[in-house]
Amino acid sequence: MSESKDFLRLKVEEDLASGKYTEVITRFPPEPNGFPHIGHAKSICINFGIARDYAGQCNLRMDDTNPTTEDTKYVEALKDAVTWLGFNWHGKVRYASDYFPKIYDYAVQLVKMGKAYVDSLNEEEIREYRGSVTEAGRRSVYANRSIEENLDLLERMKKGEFKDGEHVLRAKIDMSAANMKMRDPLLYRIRHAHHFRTGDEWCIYPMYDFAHCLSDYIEGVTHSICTLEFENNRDIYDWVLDALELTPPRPYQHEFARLGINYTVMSKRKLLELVNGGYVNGWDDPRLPTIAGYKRRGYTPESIINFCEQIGIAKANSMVDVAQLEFCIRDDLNQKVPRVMCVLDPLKVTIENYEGEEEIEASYYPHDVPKEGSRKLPFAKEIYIEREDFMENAPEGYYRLTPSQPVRLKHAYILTCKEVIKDENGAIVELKATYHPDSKSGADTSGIKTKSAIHWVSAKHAKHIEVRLYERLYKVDAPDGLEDLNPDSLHVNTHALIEPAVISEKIDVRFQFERQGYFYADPIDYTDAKPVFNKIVGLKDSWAKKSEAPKNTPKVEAKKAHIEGDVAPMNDEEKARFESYTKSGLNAEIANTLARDEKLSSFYDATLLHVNSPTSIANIVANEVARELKKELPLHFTAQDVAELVKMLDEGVISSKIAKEVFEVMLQTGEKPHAIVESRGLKQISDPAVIEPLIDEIMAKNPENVAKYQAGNTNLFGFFVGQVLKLSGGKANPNVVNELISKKLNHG
RNA sequence: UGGGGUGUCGCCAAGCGGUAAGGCACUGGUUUUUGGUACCAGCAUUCAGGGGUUCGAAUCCCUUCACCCCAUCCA
Repeated sequence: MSESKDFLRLKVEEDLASGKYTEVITRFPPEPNGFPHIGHAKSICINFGIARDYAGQCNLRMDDTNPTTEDTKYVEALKDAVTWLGFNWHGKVRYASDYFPKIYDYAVQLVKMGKAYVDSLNEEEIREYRGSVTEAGRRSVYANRSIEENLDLLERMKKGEFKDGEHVLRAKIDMSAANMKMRDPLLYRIRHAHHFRTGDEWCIYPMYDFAHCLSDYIEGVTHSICTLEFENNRDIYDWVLDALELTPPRPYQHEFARLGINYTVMSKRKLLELVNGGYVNGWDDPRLPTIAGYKRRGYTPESIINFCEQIGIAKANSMVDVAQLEFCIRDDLNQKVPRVMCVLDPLKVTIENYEGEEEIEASYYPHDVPKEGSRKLPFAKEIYIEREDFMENAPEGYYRLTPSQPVRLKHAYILTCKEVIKDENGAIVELKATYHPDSKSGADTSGIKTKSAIHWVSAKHAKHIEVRLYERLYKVDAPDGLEDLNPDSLHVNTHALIEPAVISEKIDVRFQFERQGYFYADPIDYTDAKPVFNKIVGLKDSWAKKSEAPKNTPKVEAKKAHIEGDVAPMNDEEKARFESYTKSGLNAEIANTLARDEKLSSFYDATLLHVNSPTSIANIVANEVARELKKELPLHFTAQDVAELVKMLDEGVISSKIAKEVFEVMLQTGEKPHAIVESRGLKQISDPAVIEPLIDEIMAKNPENVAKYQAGNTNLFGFFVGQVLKLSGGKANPNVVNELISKKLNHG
């Protein structure tokens, strides 16, 4: 199966192919009022990705229409994010505020056209007048102001003659619109506030719904891609551009589902709360799903982009498993990063039969990573191993060091435990061990088989580092508020010991600490005196899974019982129709469908006048015609046309498959059924002598499917029927085809 | 309750009347001086439920249910 395209790309291709646009222009339009998170990364990948794929351009535009929440520091963060991800915006960074003069002119024009008015209701009244989802709103008395008065007021609003909230400019649309957004939406509000770019030049600011579509238009954007919650706003988007009667081409809005990831939050409000409340250490806290956070943690842009590609683009609200993101960063780093040894929880081991010290040449990369490079690993009498790599009473399946089980020291020798030393509390404080001189890595003649190799560092040569270990920020998969925060999301380990080359050679900033995970030299806090590493992500650990998970709570959620709701009762008229339909032999379902729909039933009645074939007509009307009627577009066919089609169907001139094809053509061209059948030679073929060779041909072409079918895969039956039908140009009588195929497949 | 959307494996997601793609997760096995990686195998007789149309339905029709968005002078 080839790669499938998402619905946005499909739409772009369609628009390019139809000539609607000659080039594609997209834009990434964030509001600079917070740090971008991985949801923005998804949007960035979509907008810049589409522009790249279709040789178009993508603009970076700050949607800075609300001076009270926006700031230039967020602009920088946004630019950083796009750049870090590896995208280049077209030309300069754009700002909606650049277009304020033009947008104001458009507002004046709308007023002149009588399509916008200055309202002087207060905020509370406006809310009240808007009505509710079930009740229509009422229009303000101020909507009757003359164009001259509106023009005057708007100009004085702009000049700053009024206080905040005294007036607003509204579109004159429909206060009883079912879409609440269309109830005379606000276009401009007065805000005597300092804007981070335009300063005090303006005291009225356009609302999102007015500024956004116009900004898109001004930039020549073709596809204005946003998230699902703006679906209702699309009507305003279209209204504004239509009302202004702008010269084409104009942009169209398309919506996709925003990204959700479990165990974290993505809303700006909640992120801001975490940062401002000190629950995390700034916007770039590695536990945050912000781009800055991932960057600080050590994620690569490649891994984030790959993640965005993997999760796809669709319209279903979804919550992606963090495991998918973790897979992406592991997958990326596995091929790139040097392996080194670091002991996080040291247990001292004294090798009693080793004296002096030596340096072991050790490759930075495992055999399956095609990269070159090695470092010198000091080895001596005293080493540290990971505390959890030794067990005095090990369970079945434990591969590491025990009093009776030797283990290989990675890159070095095999070690056998001789004595366990404990403190007064019984805690293990040290191991006495011996090494096998003839077991050196690469030159092992000892013949000893070990079950695993563990990491270690030389006590004398190891360096102290700080390691910051991160757990998920929230303890529940769908966190709501601060109460869901994981209190143990950050562990600072200051007693970790690392092999010296990492500090002295610094061949990279990201490493795999063998058997533990991927780590990143913190770009801010790392100093030579005090090296600091962030844990990016752990390695997969199938041993931990096996040993620690003693049957996770099965939590087999019983499937919720499906409750069948009541069907709306029929009124008397519908009941009468239903009765008469069932009496004439229609099945209850079809009779029900027709009876409940005035338009359908009258179409059915009209068709019946031309040909007396109730069942066939009813089926085609209740199914095919119903679909067309739903579209609320003018019909290109009449009851008589349908009657003609039914007659051919009843007489066996055409099969039901052909009937659908003919109906399709009727829809498109308005041709008469007979003419369609004649001109395309669609008469059904029922002669076995004609059909049989077709079947033979298909069977000969697909021997493995024949074998599979005969081995029991009866699903394949449909495949053969489909192929034969296709080969016959859709004309073979399906009943005959079925019969013949069945005979050949089962007895041939 | 009006309007707008969405329901395909544990999580994403293709599919557009003719063999239910793919990724993550999971489960076995092989390789391995990382319990990593890589490789092999397994993992939806069924597409939210119920009907209908059709030789054939995840796809078309009817209907029910569930979830999300909309009543900021936010975006």
